Amino acid sequence: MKIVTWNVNSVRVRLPLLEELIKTENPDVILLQETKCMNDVFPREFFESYNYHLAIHGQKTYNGVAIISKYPIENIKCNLDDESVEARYIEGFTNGKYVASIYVPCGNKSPEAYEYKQKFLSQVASRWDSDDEIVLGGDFNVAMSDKDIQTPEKWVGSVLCTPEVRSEMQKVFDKSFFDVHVDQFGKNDFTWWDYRRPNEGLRIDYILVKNIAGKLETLRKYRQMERPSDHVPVMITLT
DNA sequence: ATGGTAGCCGAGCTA
Repeated sequence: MKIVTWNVNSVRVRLPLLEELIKTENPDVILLQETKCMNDVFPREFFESYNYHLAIHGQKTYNGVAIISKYPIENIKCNLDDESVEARYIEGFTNGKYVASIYVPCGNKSPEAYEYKQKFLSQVASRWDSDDEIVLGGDFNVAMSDKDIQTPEKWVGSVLCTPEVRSEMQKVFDKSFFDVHVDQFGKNDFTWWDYRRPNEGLRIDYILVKNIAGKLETLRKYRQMERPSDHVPVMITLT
């Protein structure tokens, strides 16, 4: 079973690259972030033509998350609390596993946004106490270690790597979620570049697993293609 | 020290 997470920065613009991903990797599950469209204009037919089921949670212009699966998706839940106005979280049960597509707020636009980021991360941590097989994929907007930053000296004080957000993210790991990447690479393998800073990669996209093992890959070629996202897909092949 | 790009949508916000 292959599961991909990808912040596509507009699902409609990224359809050619998604088609390449589906044709070459044929993933069982695709977790999308920043789909940037309402549900009624989501390119549902495109995915259905490849025999996928969909669970989508859209928003106009910003955010938006989705679960795309070869298997039926049950127990679909959107948002981590009833007050959420931003579409940043969707979970479901598919092929015997719980999966979630998560887009953690960046938190750099205001002090309130930064507070919200920390609250959001703490809600992710407290969501999962069960002993089920769980895969959390998404853009967590946190670089846990300076090894996850190509030029750490240029990112000192950034909301992507403060002690506070690293501490909140650690609370997710403390719920028995395992960062497969650290074990298998342990060195630079970045997932996001600001379009304006192409030589300053960070690893802020994660696949976190609980009671599951697998082999992880960062699909770097999707950054070299026409009209790339600012993130590359991250894929796990379960073992 | 600043601004640099991309996507939303059709100016300015978010990242």
